[in-house]
Amino acid sequence: MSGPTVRDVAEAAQVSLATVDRVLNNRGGVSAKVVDRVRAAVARTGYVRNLAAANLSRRRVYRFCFVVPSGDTGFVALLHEALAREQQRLMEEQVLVQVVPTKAFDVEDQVAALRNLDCDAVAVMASEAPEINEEIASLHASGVRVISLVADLPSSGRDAYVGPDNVMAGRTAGEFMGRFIRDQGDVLMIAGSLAARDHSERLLGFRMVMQERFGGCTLLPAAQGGDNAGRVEQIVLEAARDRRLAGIYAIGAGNRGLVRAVRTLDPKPITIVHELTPTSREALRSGTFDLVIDQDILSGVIAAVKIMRDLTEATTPPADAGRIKLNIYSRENIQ
Amino acid sequence: MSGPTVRDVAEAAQVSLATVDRVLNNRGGVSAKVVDRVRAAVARTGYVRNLAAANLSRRRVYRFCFVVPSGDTGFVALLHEALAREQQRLMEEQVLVQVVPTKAFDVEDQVAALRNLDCDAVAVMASEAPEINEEIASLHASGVRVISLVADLPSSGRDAYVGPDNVMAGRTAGEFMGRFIRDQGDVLMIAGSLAARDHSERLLGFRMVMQERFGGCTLLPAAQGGDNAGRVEQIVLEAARDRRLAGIYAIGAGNRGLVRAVRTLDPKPITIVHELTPTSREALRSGTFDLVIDQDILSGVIAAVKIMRDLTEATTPPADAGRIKLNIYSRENIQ
DNA sequence: AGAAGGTTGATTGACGTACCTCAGAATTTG
DNA sequence: CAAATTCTGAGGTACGTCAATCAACCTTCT
Repeated sequence: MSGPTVRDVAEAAQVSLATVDRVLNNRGGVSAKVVDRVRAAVARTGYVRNLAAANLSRRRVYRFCFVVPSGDTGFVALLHEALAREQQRLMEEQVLVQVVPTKAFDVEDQVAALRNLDCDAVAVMASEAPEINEEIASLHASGVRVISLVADLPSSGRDAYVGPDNVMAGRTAGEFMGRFIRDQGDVLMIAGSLAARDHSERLLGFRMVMQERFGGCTLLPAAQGGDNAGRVEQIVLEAARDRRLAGIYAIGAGNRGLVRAVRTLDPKPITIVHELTPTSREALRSGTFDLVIDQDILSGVIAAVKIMRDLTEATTPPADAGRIKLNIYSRENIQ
Repeated sequence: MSGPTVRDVAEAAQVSLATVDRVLNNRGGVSAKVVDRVRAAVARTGYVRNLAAANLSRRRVYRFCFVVPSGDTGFVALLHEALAREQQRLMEEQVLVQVVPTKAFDVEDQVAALRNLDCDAVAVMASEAPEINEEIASLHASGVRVISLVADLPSSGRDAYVGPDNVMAGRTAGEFMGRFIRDQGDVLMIAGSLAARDHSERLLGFRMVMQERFGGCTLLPAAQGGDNAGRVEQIVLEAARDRRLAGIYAIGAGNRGLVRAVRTLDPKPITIVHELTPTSREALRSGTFDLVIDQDILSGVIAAVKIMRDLTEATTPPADAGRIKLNIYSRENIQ
């Protein structure tokens, strides 16, 4: 009841199983004429190799690494949690996932982590730095497939990017910010680091929409909070000292500091942040945050593994496979 | 190189392969003591089932039916498309999916469709009617597992519900409606049919939020458009004749009529609808609609199949397996 | 003691592919 | 035309699991 097998192809091509096998796995020793006949039969019957059976037979085990910042709070914690959950499920499919934690914003540490990896493919979440790009390039040159996760590294020569469209994420934030702010006012934007591609792209998108469609708002210069709660809190309190903030767009992490700061402000600015974490969920519920734009990192991890498998099999993954969806949460639709 | 197999477990537990198999696939007929010993051996050896081998060997074929309204536009069209796409993928997992189209809102036709189904489990999308509930109960009595899809049928005795939390969907619509409407005004709500559980629940949630938090808005009596574009258009034009509409919440289908009507209104009311279809997508992009609340029906279909498989295997599916997420789309985050 | 029922072991044949060997056929080469 | 070479067929084993059968054992109860 499930598709045609090598047997059907052999029959259709009027050759033996051995010959079909030789053609399919290009073992050579088959005349050009017969190769064509087999290829035609494959096309005609619609045969597709049963990867599961193939891997079973050859005892292939995929070995993938995730090189991601460590951290026990916020988004990275969710990422590690998602990885841990998937790890179990993936073992059933003969996929071994190794997680290599790095220090966030520490280029040297991240480069070191990328060295001496022993696996078929790597997923990297890192900021943009020439050293990292170089290391990825050399990994790639040595036959390891590399994908960038969450934040893209386009000039590294990575094979694929798995993550959201961050410009779109910023534009979306901008749209809701503009609509939620009833009158005009000052809007504060806080990124973690502008060297992180995801942050700078979000900022770009946010700025575009605010300028195009909500000209009444004034954008303050973008601040960098280093994904650090204390710094973020300080930035907000400082900005609010001599002006009324109508809105705050927090692009990176450090939301616990943001919550503390916003709770001291009256009137409360419209506050839009990224990533649905326990902190942001609670802040949404209590009305401190107005909107959370989330990337479903579990689906990101799943997509990453799928793409890494495709890449190591040398089959081109579908074009939109790496694009993960943006989820928008307000206080009414968090579960 | 790949992990331990059943053989290793058998050896570790000092039992035969047959017994390990009996425990792993809970076939019964094993004493509690031995079950424990095998379980311990599984934990000790770190055995994980090889899914590829399992699927390869399994010859059980699951036969599932989807009894859903026919239609070549709007949400139901997306549903059929999702079913068609999944059907292909599922064949590889020995799942046969049969789609039985019914006439929307035609109780007699739907009851007839439910009769004489020959399968292991059924997913039903239908309005609430005593006849349908009865038919489902009798199906259930004859050993067929039944789940309700998109719209719940709680009093039918169905085994599970797969769909969004529609009260939450309505509350979410209410929240954004309240925030988007800058001044006070009249809000029109158009359902398809209040007999459809999803519609009445959305209405309930919307009303609750508007009354609780946005008292400035006046809710007009809920209209029923029968999921029909012409009727919906007529309802809007009529309501807008002698008053200014500040907002429209369209709960069901018929969005093409809504687009036509809203384009004639000035000032344009804030318009929030359900389901991301080609029509609503285009209306979002052009600014006719302000927000679309979408249930990702493909993930719904996937969840439905998974639950049906669990049910026919007599393993209880996880509690939240049937809950499908609500996606919120504005003009900036449609791809 | 004998029957009945519950438990366990031993064994077998799929599933679809990979990979190997050996023999025989077809073709080319000297 | 015989020898060397290339091509093709037939058949086997293995991968890890599922699913089934049959035989043997152990209790327990009458």
